[in-house]
Amino acid sequence: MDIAIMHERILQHVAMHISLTPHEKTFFTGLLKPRSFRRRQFLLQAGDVCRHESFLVSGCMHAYYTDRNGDDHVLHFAIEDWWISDFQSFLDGKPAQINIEALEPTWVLQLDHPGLESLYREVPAFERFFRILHQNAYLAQNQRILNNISQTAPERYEAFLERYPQLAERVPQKYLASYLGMTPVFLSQIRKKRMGS
Amino acid sequence: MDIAIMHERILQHVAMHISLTPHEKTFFTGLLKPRSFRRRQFLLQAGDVCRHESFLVSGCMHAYYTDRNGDDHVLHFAIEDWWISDFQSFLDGKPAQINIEALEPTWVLQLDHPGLESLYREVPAFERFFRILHQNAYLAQNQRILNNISQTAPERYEAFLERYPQLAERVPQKYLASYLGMTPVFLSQIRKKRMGS
DNA sequence: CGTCTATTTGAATGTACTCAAAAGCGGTGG
DNA sequence: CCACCGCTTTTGAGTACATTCAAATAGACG
Repeated sequence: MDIAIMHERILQHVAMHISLTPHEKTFFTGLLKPRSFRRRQFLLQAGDVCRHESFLVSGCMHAYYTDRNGDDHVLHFAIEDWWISDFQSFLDGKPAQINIEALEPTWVLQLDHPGLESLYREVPAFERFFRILHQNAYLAQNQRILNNISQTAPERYEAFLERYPQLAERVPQKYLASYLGMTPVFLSQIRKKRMGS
Repeated sequence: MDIAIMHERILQHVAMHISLTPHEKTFFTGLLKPRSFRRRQFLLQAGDVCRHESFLVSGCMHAYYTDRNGDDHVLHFAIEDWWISDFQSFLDGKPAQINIEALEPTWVLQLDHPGLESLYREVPAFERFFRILHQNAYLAQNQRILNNISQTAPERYEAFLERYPQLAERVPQKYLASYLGMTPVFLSQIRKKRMGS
């Protein structure tokens, strides 16, 4: 994939929140490393340290936790123009608790911790940029928690369809079920009934 | 309550993350307004705009959402040294969706939006301070979502006891049940069985 | 095309909720 | 300080929601 196109894409994304001079743009993109993943390839495995914040230029990934019983639980999805990482691990350098795995062939641009710090130093506007990103993530989390504690499984599915219609068509159903906190079997039944009405 | 003691308390809290000069401390505390709440008094009601970030010096509050059926769902608790607000409403000035209500007689220090902005201008270290606060909130949310989708009701209760032992003894059980996404009746049954083992 | 994985279907089970009523606890006023 | 009132917690029974297990069908990738 053309690196210039990838840079163009992330710059458009950044421009939604802050304005940059040409020199700042060059400095920023200079810190990014492109990387591609095959389907099923891990961007991060539990136990390793998460060294990057990764911006998806194309493709789709999911982050999930494997519990002591060996059951997986999907915490997040990411598609084009989303960032993904184990934020905890990235911040404190401790081993990651989650896995991040490609669901499709995926291209990302990666920013490591030293890169992020020099970015804050050289282009302080990025402090604002990432604060906004984290704020939005926090607000979305709040909504998701509210849905989890106040809605039934069919309601959670409807809410997801409404909020992320693209994703619902794109990710395998069993991962979506896991994200919504129900079994794939039950999600299948919900969808069946939904058609009937 | 003595205002000097309240200021002392919040300064200790701030000092856990950033260092301030005496002048910066004075500037900061000058922006804060003390306020007290009786049991059951609202700090914020759904429909009003949330004008403050509120730091609890003493007491206990909870934030909850009332759905179309009239059922309440507890999103957060706050005790001494915690902040509480409807962050969404505070940021964009839109009507709050949640209520915040005192569970005990409570003293808070309040920082409004203009105050926060002048604080960022005069004492940039507070950008770092609030970013850390929001990061921690985000990470805690992640953990809570994981618990919600991967654990049974008894497991969620155990996890809460482990993480917030003080809170479990302090807040009425029905609010705790709501926070954990279960009915008060069922939480009562869980506690009964727990004693048996 | 063949293999592997995901989805659907059905039946039995278990988890958590609703409804109703009694017991317990705390705050308030006499 | 005690008694009452209102709200919270407990208890029990019946019901609904969601899961597990097993097997058949459908889809996707190499």
